[in-house]
This record gives sequence, C-alpha cells and structure tokens, in this order.
Amino acid sequence: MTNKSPVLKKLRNVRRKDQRPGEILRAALEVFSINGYAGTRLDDVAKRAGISKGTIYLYFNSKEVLFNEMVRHWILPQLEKIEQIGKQPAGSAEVILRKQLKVIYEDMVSTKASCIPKLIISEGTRFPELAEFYYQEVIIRAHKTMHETVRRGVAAGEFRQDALNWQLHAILSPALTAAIWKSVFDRFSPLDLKAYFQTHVDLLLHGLKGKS
Amino acid sequence: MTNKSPVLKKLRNVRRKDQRPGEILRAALEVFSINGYAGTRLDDVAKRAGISKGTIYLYFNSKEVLFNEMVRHWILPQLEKIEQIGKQPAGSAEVILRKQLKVIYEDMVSTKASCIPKLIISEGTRFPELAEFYYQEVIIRAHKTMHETVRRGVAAGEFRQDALNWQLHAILSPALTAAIWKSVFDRFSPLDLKAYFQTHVDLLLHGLKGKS
Amino acid sequence: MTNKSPVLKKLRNVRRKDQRPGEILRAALEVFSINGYAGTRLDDVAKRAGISKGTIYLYFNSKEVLFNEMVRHWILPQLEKIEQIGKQPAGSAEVILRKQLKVIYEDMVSTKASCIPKLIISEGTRFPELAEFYYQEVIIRAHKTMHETVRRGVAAGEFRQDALNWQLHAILSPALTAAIWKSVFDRFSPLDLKAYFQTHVDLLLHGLKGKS
Amino acid sequence: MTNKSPVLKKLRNVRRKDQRPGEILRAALEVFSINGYAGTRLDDVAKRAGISKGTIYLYFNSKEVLFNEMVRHWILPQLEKIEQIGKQPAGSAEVILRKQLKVIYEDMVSTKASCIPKLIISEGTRFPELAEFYYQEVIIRAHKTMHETVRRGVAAGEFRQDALNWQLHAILSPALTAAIWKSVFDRFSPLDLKAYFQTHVDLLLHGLKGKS
DNA sequence: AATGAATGAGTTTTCATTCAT
DNA sequence: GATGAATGAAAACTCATTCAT
Repeated sequence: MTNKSPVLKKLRNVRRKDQRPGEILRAALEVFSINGYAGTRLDDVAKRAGISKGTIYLYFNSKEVLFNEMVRHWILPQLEKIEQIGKQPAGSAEVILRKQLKVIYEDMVSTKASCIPKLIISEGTRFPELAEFYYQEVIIRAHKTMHETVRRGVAAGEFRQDALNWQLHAILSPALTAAIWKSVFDRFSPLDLKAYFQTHVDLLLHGLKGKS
Repeated sequence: MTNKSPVLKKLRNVRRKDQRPGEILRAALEVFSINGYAGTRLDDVAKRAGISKGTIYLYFNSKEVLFNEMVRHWILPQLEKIEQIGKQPAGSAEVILRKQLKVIYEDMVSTKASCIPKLIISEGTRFPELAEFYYQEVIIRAHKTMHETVRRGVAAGEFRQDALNWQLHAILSPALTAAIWKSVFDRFSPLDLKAYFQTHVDLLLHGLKGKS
Repeated sequence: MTNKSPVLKKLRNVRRKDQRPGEILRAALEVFSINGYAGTRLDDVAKRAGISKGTIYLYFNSKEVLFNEMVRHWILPQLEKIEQIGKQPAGSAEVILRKQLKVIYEDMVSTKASCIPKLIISEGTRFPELAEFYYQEVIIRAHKTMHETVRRGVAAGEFRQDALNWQLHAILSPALTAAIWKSVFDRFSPLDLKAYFQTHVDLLLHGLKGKS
Repeated sequence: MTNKSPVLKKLRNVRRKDQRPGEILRAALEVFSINGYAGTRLDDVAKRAGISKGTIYLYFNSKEVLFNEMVRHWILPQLEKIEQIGKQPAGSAEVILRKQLKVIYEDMVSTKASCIPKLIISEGTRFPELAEFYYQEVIIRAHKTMHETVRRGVAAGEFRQDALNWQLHAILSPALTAAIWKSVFDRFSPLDLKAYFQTHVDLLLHGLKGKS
C-alpha cells in the first residue's frame, strides 16, 4: 500500500498533471503520422493516450492547434541536433562532415520523430506556415552548417573547388529519403540503415574529393 | 446552329464520353495531391473537372476506387519511362547512366505526375497495396535497371569495384527529393532543376569513378 | 396518375425547390420560439420541416445564420404593416389612431409571427444587431408614425396639449404585452384579445382627450 | 497575522458558508439573464461567483435546480412588494393607485431583479411551472390588489363606471414593458424611467377619471 | 448520360456532472 | 468544504453516396 501514501500520491499526481500534454503529443504524433491530419479522429488520439476525447480539449483548443503544436514539439529535438552539428570540433573537413551526417541520421531517421519529415511532406500544402517553419529552421540551417564545412574543406584543398556550387539538397537528400523509406516502404523492404548511411557517406566523400 | 446538328452532337458527345474519365482523373490528381485522400471532397474534384458530383459515380464506384485508379493511371507514364530506361543502347556505362537519370528526372520531376511520389508517401500507410505497387513496379524496377548499368561499368573497369555494394536508394534518392521539393518547398525556395540534376550526376559519377 | 405527367412533376418540383427555404424558415420560427436559440437542436427544426438535418445546411451556412435570417424573414411582414400605418388617410386623429392600433394588433399579436417580440427579448442580448434592427425598423418607425398622429390631434385641438410629451413606449406597450402574453401565459389564462384591445384603445383615447 | 487565528478563520468560514449560496444565486441571475438557460455555462456562473464549478454542486443538485431556485429566490422581493401594495393606507383611490404603481416600478424595474420578467418570458415555455408560479404569485396578485383599488374608486364615484371591465394587463403592462426595455433596448435608447412612469400614471388616471 | 438535392453516418466540439485529492 | 481534471453524452457540422428527374 505504499502508493497510498499521501506524499507519493501527490507526487504521482503532479507528475501526471505535467505529463498529460506530453502524453497527448506523443499519441498525436503516432496517430497523425499514420493517418495524416484529415484522416485522424481525435477519438483515436485519445484512445492511444489512454484518456477521453474531452480531455484533449483541456490542453489544446482544436484539432488544428493540436496538430500544429504536435509538429513543433517534435521538431524541437531536430533543432537541437542541428545546433550540435554547428558546434563540431576542429579536424579535417572530412571528419567533421562524417560526424555531421551521423548526427542528422541519428535524429531524423532513428528516433520517434523520424516520421516528422513525412508529416511535413504530407500536410505541408495545408499548413504552409508549418512547412516554412521546417524549411527555415531545420533544412536551411542544416544546409548552411554543412555548406560551411564544405567551404572549409575546399579552402584546405581537401575538397574539389566546384563542390561549392553543389546543390545542397543533393547532399542531404539521402537522409530525407531514408526517413521516408522508414515510414513508407520499410514494411516491404526493410532499410539497412548502417549500410545505407555508409553508401551515402562514401558517395558524398568520393564526390567531394575526386578531381574536378 | 452548326453545333445543333445531330451528327456533330453525337461526335462531340462521343469525344466527351471518352474524355470524361480522363478529365476526372486529371482533376483528381490535382485535388488529391493538394489535400490528400481524407482531406479531399469529391465536390472539389467535380468542380475542377467542370462536372457535377454525381457524374463521378458514373465512372468510379467510390472515392476509394477513384483514388486508386487515379494513382495507377498517373503511375503508368512512369512505368513506361522505366521501360525506356531498360532499353538503353550500347555505350559507355557513364553515358547510359546519364541518359537513365535524365529520363527519370524528366518524368518523375518535371511532369504533371510529379506529385505522385508525394501522394504515395502521404497515403502509403492507408493504402498499402498502392505503396507496394509503387515499390515493386517503379522503385524496384528502376533500381534493377540502373544496378545493371553499374554492373556493366564495373565489369568494364569504368566504375569502382565496390560500387556494386551501394544501396541503390542512395543513388536514386536525389530524384525523389527533387519531386518532393517541387511539391512542398518550391514556394519558399524554387528549385533550379537543371543545376540540381547536374549536381546529382556529378556527385554520382565522381563517386562511381573515384578510386576505392 | 395525373401527377406523373412530366409537366406537372416539373411544376411540383420547381415549387418545392422554391419553397424549401420557406419551409425551413417556418419550422425554425416554431422551434426557436419555443426553445430559444441555444435550446434548439437543428435536428428538431429539420424534423418539423420534414427534412433531414443536412438539408438545412444546403440553404443556411450555420445555426446562427439560420436564426438571423429567420428573424429577419418574419419581421418583414411587420415592416410592411408599419408602412401601412404611415399611409393612413385623412380623418380625425382619433379614427386614424384606432386604425393604426388595429393594424399593429393584427400583425404583432394575431399572426404566426407574434412570437417574434418574445424572441427578440430572449435573444437580444446575444444578438445585439438583431435587437437593434428590430428597434430601428419596427419600434422606432411605429413610434414615429403614431407620434405624428398624436401631433395632428393636438394641432386640431382634439387631444390634450401635453400628450406630446408622453413616452411612446407607454402608448405602444400594451400591444407588446399582448404579444408576450400570447406566447407565455396564454396557457394559464387565455387572453381575450378583443376586450384587451378595447381596453387599450379606451385607456389611450380617454387619456389623450381628457383635459390636462 | 490576525487572520490566521483559528477562531477568526472559523468565523470567516461560517460567514462565507452562509453567503455561498447567495453569491451563487446572484451570479446565476446575472449570467442566466444574459445568456438564457441553455446558453449559460456553469463555468461562467462559477467564474462570476469567484468559485470553482464543482462548488456549485455542493449547494445545487443540477443546473436545472439552480435555475429554478435562482428565479424563485429573486422573485421573493417582488412578492414582498406585492404584499405592501395590498396594505395601502386609506385615502383617495387615486392616491392609493399612485402609490401602488410606484411600488411596482421600484421593484420590477429599478432593482437587480428587474431582469426576472425577461427570464420568465424567455424560459417560460421550457419551465412552465416557473411561468405559472410567476403568473399566480406575482401577476395575478398584483392585478387583484389593483383591481380592488379601482373598485373602490368606482364605488366612491372617483373613477368611471366601466373602468371595472378593463383588462388589467392593459393597466400593468407599461411596467412590464419598462422592465423589458431596460433589459433589451436600453443600450440603444436609454429609458428615462421617471418620465416614463409619469406618462403611465397620467395615461391611466386620465383614463380612469374621464367621463365614460 | 448528367444533374444536384437530399440523406444520414461520422466527426469535431461543448459542457453538465462526477470524483479523487 | 473546495477544487478542477476528467468524462462522455449530446449537439453542430461535413461530406460520401444515392436517386428522382
């Protein structure tokens, strides 16, 4: 009966109270990413969170608000990863680039939030601010950081001169494709993420280092 | 009053009759790709096709049937392109690869059907047969064809030995990314498709040809 | 089988199509006036109109729109009566006043729309534009017209001088009270409208004609 | 720290305890009279009373019970006024009538409870017992009392003989109208209650005293 | 073949009521 | 006694589908 102790009860409750929105946001991620915005019933989100439909409305004013806050909530970890990418220690451009790509794969592809890119793609037309937010805060920032690394490599004579002109979409896109593959096609042909990552890095570095 | 002639009417009608499903499929592509399956109202499809909602049901038994047939209809051209890729004439592996990639870009990215990948990604979870169909008939076949080209290049000493181990997702993914970019982010930052394609080919060929 | 004649069918249909909104507005008047705005379920309006819930939305965009248009629709006849009041022929002020009051009673109290005043009173706080519309277009205009008659009577020496200072609410209020009584208390004590009207006219005219 | 003394606390609490229902009934009057029964959320009543929603249920078993008790609570003062009307001292019928009307105006129109008539009108259909209670205990009793005064005036030769036949609605209705006006239209055109009362009395007495 | 009015099942949203603390 | 988080029944509103014309 230890869990009947008033102190413990209070503790448990406080924790629950604070967790509620988080639980909902987690359930929302799972359900929205399977069914999309319009295809998701709040009943299902509630059921997955183990609460009743009405409870959602205690924390989020509408389905649309829930969706928006959910996406932003799960983008945050990606933003933090981007920060890390920028703070790479000194070293050869190649080493830095490898580390940066590794960080991107780890979060964009291997975590719970790996379905975020799919959601942005699916709902970007209906929620343009969300698409723009993702574009500005995740894609562009990641691009900039990695471009800086390429610039350093070129300056050091490590990379080909014309690598500077490369479209950065082309440099990052394998990571995006991996995230999508995990969400959509993995059931038909599971992705060997390690090998895939290796291919990506090889391809990129050979491309960067080869003579123009 | 020429357009009141019974013969002309009939002619016009026959033509119309044949065009009807096509008009609907085109309207459906446009509307579904913007709103997704659940977010699309048949009213909007009808409006865009310039017909009434009931007419859709003369040609398609349900929203779901329409969606499925629509996707398959617009995947067809991609299938045909894939066929062409396989029938590449002899030549250096590099030349063939360039041509193959060009064909893929032309159809997957530059045509009306360029939103199909986005749709497959968005609705693949809800329509798994569709996702599988796309996986088998488009992705796998394109992979196989290109892998054969790589094999030829390796045999001829044109490409690095270990290129055979490369995950083909990584080889094709830039094209997928381009299609998605066009659908989702182009409004924020328009993609320079020519330059993007160039980067992709450079990256790939330098990677393939570089020494292991 | 005469009603299967194509012409008749068409006629019937056209009539129905044009009547639909009117039928809904009638049902809405009946149900809203019993339950008030918030207490009314559109299901009940639909049931009373003999249609389904969805049909209401073919003609009115929301419950609120239906309510507003309903009130305005049923106020129209009152506006027309007001017009008539203003166009009274010459005659002694007393005769004109009697006719004017009769017209008011006939429409405000004896018709289907007699519950409009009750609705305005009940919902005026929540729909201030509606209350103001009724105030401006019904109350004020009726006031002005009758005040003009009083003025004429005073000028002709028929009415007391100080009658001009009378608050017109006090002159019209018995009609309002009668409408309310009909809607609320008639079940407990049915109003003898003829006698009530007689009292009102007597009271008013004795008051107007008595010496100051 | 005096307010931490247990005795004071208890005192304060006792007082609070006794005031609680009254505070709720006051808040309920304000909110119900603005939004009507169905349009009122208990949350709003609680907020206005400065308590939590659950607390209401400590004193009232349901929204319906609260509404009923609230109306009866605020009708009480009107009942007491009616008692006073009946206990008028001797004097001319005119003087008594003036005093009686003054009392009615003072309570029905000038107090916090002046929105009660509007509430009865709005919700009378849904709460027929309430409407009947108001009819029997307020309207009928006021009518009877004033009719007795008229009878006295007629007997004394002070009023016209046929005044006895007058519908009493017509005699009291200006007061009702004033209460309604205050609740609904005052924002568009504020009622000058003194002048309005004067008109009412003038009109009535001239009518009563004029020769038939 | 084509229409579009009508339907009603399904979804979002609200809110009276309960209850653990 | 007081709270306010949680519930779920009920109501507004939507839209795929039908069908009379």
